[in-house]
Amino acid sequence: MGRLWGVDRVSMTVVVRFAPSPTGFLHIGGARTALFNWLYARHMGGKFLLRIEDTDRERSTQQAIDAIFQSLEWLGLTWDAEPVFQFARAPRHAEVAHQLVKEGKAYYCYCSAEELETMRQEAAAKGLPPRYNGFWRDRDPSLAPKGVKPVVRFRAPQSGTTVLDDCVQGRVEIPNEQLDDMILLRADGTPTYMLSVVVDDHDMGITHVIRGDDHLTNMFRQYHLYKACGWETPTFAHIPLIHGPDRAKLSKRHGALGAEQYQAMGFLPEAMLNYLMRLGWAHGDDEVISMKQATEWFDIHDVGRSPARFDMAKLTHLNALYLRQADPERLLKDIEPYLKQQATEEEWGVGRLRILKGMRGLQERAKTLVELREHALFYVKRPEFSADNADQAGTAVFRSEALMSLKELMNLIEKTPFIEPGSLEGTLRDFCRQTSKKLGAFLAPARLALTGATVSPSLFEVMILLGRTETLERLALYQDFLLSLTN
RNA sequence: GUUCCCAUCGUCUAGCGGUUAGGACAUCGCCCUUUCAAGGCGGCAACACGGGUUCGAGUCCCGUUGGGAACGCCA
Repeated sequence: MGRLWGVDRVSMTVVVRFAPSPTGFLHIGGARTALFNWLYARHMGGKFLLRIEDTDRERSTQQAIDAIFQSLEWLGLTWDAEPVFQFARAPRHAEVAHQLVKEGKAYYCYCSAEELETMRQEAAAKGLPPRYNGFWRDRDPSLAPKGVKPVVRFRAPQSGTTVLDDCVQGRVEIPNEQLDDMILLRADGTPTYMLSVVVDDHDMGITHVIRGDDHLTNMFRQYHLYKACGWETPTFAHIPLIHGPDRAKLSKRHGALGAEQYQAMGFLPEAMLNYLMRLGWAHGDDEVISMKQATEWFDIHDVGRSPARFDMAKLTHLNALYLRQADPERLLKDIEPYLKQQATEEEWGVGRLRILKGMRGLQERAKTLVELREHALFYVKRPEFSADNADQAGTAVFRSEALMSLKELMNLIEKTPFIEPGSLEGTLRDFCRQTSKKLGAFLAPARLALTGATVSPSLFEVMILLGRTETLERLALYQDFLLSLTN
């Protein structure tokens, strides 16, 4: 009785896993695979497990393991049991392989790397898929060359077809000639991926294998391995890969960055998750979807089969949206380390409070946390002026007008109490009306003076938060700067 | 080369035999506005091609083209 067509799915508790190999950071495709697994587990009230596939001792690093944990935690993709480290289970894998040999379902193969290479070339020359030709499959082991350590190969079916149902791909059929006798145990006795996955998925009680569709053909190999072991096959779901701008599988070449790098670029985890879940999956016209909502809606069967391309612009848009809605205190915490580092303790003392109060004005102008913290900097420390900065220095005409504006503005401020925001704004508007000046033009130099930039939150708000004294000081400072340029 | 998968605006997608082919991002206008954003309104923009099936096809079938993936003592 195969679970694939099982009778008992309703009462079955779903157990899924995310199984990255720690040979690098958690890249964006991996993050989405983890997300889909997580969502499906939560949706079904099942378990989401984590397995580190560290059997490649050469390439696995502790650093990568840490990065994967860190990224999953950042995204909030929490797992439900202690992670399984695959390498630690190698003895168990070997045990299974030897059992298969004993049962005649696997055999020793003594071919050298050169011989295999020749086989592949011969096969290719005949228009066949390059693979092992089963040289030792039925050969008498007594003919084995002396001193050669054999590998253990799986005795795969050589004819007929294998038909499997996949939650995403549907019914897929493959001729068994495509399946060669894969290696289960290397010459040094260590298990290969193909064996380890099957044994671990079985031992961990995995019910649904959700992974990238680059594993689709592995499903067929693994299926026969399950059968040979006499184990129930899990349900498979092969989700399409994320592609780069050139339509090829996303890789480092495309600047496929690790989740941690997106974090460093100032993306919010909720934006990342929202973006990722919409790659290959949709719920009608909904675009902004919370994890709570997604958990309710998500079904692995609704995932599409065509690959998606990664689009930074849309991610950025989503990020800006979540940034605008975020709680100011939380955002402050996010940007605090950077700001603190930029300022003295005193500056930070006053700046912190200004930013907290002015966060609303700040956050609706920033697309990322990096932008946010840069835009917030002027609340902490005075802008520095430089003659090289064309924006700040302006043309001669701008400078003479700016000096007049600054002077008038300082006069007005001296006369205006800063008690309530409206009073200052009212005074300035009245003044502009009476002198038929345009408020925007009138305020432009002040924006430079107070923030050092041509873009900032509402100047009325900025002035209130900076306070009368600081405002006047900054205006005077900029005035001096302009005068120094004029002379 | 062999096998498998895919194909709706530039991008992500909705569509599950009858739609003016919808939404979102991007882009371009206009409005709002102290700047910039945000927001509002609008524009541009897609069913790869060819055959069938059907009264009727983006939707079903076949083929073509194009793209992708897999073919390791990597995972």
